[in-house]
Amino acid sequence: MEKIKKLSVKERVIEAASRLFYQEGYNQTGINQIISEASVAKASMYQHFRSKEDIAVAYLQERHIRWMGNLNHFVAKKANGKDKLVGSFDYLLHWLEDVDYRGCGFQNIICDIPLDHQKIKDQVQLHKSDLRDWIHKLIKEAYSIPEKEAEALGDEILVLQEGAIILSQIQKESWPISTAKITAQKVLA
Amino acid sequence: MEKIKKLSVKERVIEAASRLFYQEGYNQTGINQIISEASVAKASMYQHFRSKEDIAVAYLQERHIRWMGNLNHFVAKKANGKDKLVGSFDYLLHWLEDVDYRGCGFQNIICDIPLDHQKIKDQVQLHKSDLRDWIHKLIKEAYSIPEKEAEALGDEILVLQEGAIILSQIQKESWPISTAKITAQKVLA
Amino acid sequence: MEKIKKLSVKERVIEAASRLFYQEGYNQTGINQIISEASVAKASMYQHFRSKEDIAVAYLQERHIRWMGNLNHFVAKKANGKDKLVGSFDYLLHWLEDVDYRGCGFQNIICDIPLDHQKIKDQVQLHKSDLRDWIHKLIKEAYSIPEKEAEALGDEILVLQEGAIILSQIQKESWPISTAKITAQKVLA
Amino acid sequence: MEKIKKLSVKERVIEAASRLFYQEGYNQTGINQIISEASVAKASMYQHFRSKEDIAVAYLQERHIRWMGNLNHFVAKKANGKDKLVGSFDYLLHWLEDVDYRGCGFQNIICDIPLDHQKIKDQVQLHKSDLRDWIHKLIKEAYSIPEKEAEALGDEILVLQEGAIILSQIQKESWPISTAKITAQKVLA
DNA sequence: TATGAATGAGCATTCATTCAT
DNA sequence: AATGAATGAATGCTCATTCAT
Repeated sequence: MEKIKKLSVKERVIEAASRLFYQEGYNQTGINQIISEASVAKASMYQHFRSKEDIAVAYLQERHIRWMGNLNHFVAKKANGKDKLVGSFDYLLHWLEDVDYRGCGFQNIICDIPLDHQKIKDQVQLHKSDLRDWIHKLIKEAYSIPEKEAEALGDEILVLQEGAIILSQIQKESWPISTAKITAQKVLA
Repeated sequence: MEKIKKLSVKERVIEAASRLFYQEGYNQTGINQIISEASVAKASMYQHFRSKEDIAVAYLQERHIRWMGNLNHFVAKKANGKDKLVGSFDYLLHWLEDVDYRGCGFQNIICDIPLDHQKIKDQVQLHKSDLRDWIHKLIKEAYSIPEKEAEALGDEILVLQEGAIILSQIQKESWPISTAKITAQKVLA
Repeated sequence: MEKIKKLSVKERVIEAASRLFYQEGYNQTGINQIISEASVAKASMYQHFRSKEDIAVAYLQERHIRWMGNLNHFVAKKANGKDKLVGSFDYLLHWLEDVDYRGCGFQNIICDIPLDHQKIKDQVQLHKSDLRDWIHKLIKEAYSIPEKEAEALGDEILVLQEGAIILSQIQKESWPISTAKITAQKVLA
Repeated sequence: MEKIKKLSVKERVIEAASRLFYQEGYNQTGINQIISEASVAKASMYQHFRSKEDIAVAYLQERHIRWMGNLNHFVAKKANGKDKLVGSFDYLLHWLEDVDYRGCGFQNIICDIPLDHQKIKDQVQLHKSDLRDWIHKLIKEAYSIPEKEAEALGDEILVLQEGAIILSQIQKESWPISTAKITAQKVLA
């Protein structure tokens, strides 16, 4: 007999907020929408989260785990670090085809938040740093070059990924990702 | 004797809104802030702009002209198309050092606006399209390659620029731009 | 050769305001709508009318003339006073079928205006008084009864007309007018 | 010891709005006036009412109950249906003498509301339909005539009431009601 | 722990009117 | 006589947050 676990208030809030923050935007999403979709009383929510910003932080933490997991899973079958890195652009293309694609949730949220929302900014930086480390690690595994060089090479890949995502979101087309993949192949050659 | 031209309501509103929308963000900026900084009565403002969205459109139009102008001016002394393109990354570095640097105003505004603000989305797309055309034109001048190839090459440069900007904004560091410049030099070689 | 007389500012304002005040209501109609539809500059309009209330007064004056004229014309062919009075309910039925029918413009405007708009109230009272006089006159012509009795009888007709109009407007049906006509026939018998 | 029940936000809002909507008019009454007189915070009010229109609907519902109750109470002592119907005009006369008399709140509100305020229009129609049913019922009790005839007769009474109310409001005199009563007595004879 | 009710500050927008030319 | 530009006050409504139970 399978146990049906009822989601906790915290989980339901994060789930609803994740969907809304990503799909509609942080500023476009009101607290009332979140509690309504989460079926949670307002004061209950505020017992688990000090503020809207804190909900966003939880959303970003959860999204980070999930996104990195998806990426890893997508390139898992690739033979080596180089193929994994090239494959990461295929992952972006795959992701782009989601009906719910709205670009990078981390990029999006940082573009228009109150100046003092430092916790959100930190979370976004953390995500990009982790992604950067992930890239660096793969480069180091695949290339027998000095660490500094490897990291510089990895940074190129990261910049290409970021540019591909933001531009595909703006133009609502996929060519920026294909283009970035080509450049990545050149520099990884 | 020089004539001091008093700025019109429209000009003052655009000036104030430009500063605020860019520095603080579209959602963080209220109409009251704009009219207060522009020293304009609310109804006067609404005689010139139908809505907040329309002010943003005017801001983006003006910013587009200015930004492209600055870019052109910055790389004007460069001898050829290739140097101008590489120089465009130096322009980004130069721009980054502005005390007021907050990344790309066009990227920023598109990340969190109401779903129905199509005029703003159009303006952002227009800006990136114009920048893309600018790059394509330089490539075609500098390289004797088929048009298709030239445009594909130019797209690589555009993606690098976008990635450099968004990542430098997130990490509040300049290395993404230096990195993008290096990649650009590789693909333009 | 026919002379084309260009309408004056005053005439155009009254024409536009008449349409708008009657169709949409006094409060639902803004000064900007009026000047826009009249193709008149705002300050030009204010040179002819001190205030919105004054435009309404002009509208009511013009409407009074026109409405009484239409009523008179409609019952003109009737042989005698009694038939004219009964015919006045047929006029209401005819009027009700106008695509633009919105009830009595005089009743409507008095129901929701600022408490101090006395000039409008006066104009409405004047209209109903004139209509009352019109009815009284017909009764006196048709019935050889003392003046007091004639006027009392006429007042019954007026009350029936007013009730027929307001109720047909509320219920968006014509039966209140037919009903009022039946009562009128009874009391005029 | 009697318990003093503090009025709820909803009750205070309806109370204030009822006074203001009826006395000053729907358009003349602002949300700020309502919350000020109700001593309620704006957001508290909007937690109970979606919109100004919804407040008006609540006001009309409450007024309907009260008005019909008063009417019923006023004519309760009358021996039969006919006397009750004639007595309803005495009720109008009695009501007219209120210091706060401003005519029929239902007629008034329908004369100048935004075109899309359907809920208000529905409420007004409902009130008049209920009043019509009330009259029909009394007629059927008092007269041994076919149902159709009874209803037609009742409609005559309703038209007379409506005309009496609107005309007394316009002319600020009581004769329209006395006149309507006379006509009613004729048709009910 | 959970919650329904309440809130002050702010939102974008529209109003009828007046000023300067 | 005509007008484009400007305005203060008010509009209806929403925000994230806190209180009282």
